Amino acid sequence: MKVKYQLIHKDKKTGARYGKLIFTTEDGEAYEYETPMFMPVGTQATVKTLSPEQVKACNPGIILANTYHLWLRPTPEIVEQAGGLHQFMNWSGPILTDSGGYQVFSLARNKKKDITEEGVHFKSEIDGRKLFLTPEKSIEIQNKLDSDIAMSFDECPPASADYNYLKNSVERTLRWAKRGKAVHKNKNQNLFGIVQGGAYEDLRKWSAVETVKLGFDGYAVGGVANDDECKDDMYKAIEYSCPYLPEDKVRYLMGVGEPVDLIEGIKRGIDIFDCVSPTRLARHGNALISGIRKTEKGEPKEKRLNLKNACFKDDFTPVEETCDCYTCKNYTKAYIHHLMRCGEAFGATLLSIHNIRFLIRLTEKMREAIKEDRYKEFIEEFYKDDGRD
RNA sequence: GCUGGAAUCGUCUAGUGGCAAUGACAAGAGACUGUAAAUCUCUCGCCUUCGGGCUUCGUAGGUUCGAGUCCUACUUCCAGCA
Repeated sequence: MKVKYQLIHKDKKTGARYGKLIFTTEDGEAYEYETPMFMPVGTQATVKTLSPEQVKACNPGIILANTYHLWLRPTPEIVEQAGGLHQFMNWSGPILTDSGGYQVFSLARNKKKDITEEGVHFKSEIDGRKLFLTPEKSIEIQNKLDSDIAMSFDECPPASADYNYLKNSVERTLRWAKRGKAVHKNKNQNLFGIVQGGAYEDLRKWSAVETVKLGFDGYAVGGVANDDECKDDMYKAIEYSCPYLPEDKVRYLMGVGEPVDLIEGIKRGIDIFDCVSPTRLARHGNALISGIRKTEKGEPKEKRLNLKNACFKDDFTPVEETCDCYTCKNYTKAYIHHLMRCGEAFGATLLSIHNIRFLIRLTEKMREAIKEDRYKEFIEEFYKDDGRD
């Protein structure tokens, strides 16, 4: 399915974008999804602990899967034999595959010599086998997976990387993007480019301008979800990148998805997000709830409930009274507390449903606000929300 | 009744002369951003001005500079024999 982004409305005060991603099949059938959008992550061709039906009930647009993981297991050939990723995992909606670029950061970190011009050397985490991933290989795998959106293979350096390292990294990512694009053969699949450059204005601008010159179906801002990243650097990265991206292409902020990040990203012109946080937090017993608290650094952050805490053992109210998710409509905190204490998988499922729905519901509210030119007021309300429904 | 063996933090457990004492579980809390994460970290005798102080290994004595560890008696439990 080829994708088109249609910018429908820009919030008058903030410039936040409301739009549509329109996927069109070869037969001319069109599927529309509104942006801003939050994409749940299903790295290994499954959103952890959820069935496709449960994911679908959260009303997402696109979901993610990962090239690196599916390359190792079950292999792209198996997915291809299954009839592609959609068939294989029984997901009829759009799928975006990450390129494995993030794994360059998370798996090959501190081993600079393993990142070469040609590609990246990995050691398989499964069987210790030596692996070599190149831009061409990543695209070839994604072609076989038959996702709707493939990502360019990029290097995702840590935020702590110095200017020179980042400069070289941006150059290399551009060359990799070009090489990937040259071998991209799947006519039904869209290819997105990725802007890198840390928190440096000149690098981000240069990366954005040059990536756009190569010509992609959409653009991502990458390298902002690394562990030593501070919020300011993330905001800078977006602000230094977005002005150089075309208005008529979708903008994807990679790996980011705390509620505050959605608010701030959208304000700066981002359309789509993905993040493991809602599902990971869920498996670790945490529920996202409305309301704002301050972190140790003094940064605003969403409130959460740790359902494993003893205080919930006899709390027979839902996670959030006002939430419309399956979990909140049918189960109590006491029950989820019990499941998490026992290590029952259903606890993780219930919290994953709530957390994913929480973020998607937030995007739904933001879309309405943008359409009505009251996104600025929405943000003000968001930050002063006391967390009580 | 006799002969062995055993009693250690809520539970199980390590520990054979230098020990506030091992590990697991349980419990209490925290972290988590393109998933090496249903994971990881911290606390878990009492007190603390974080230097340390105090009281602990069934009970009571004893040996020793020093005892959970060795000796004696007792209590309880387990196994085998009657």
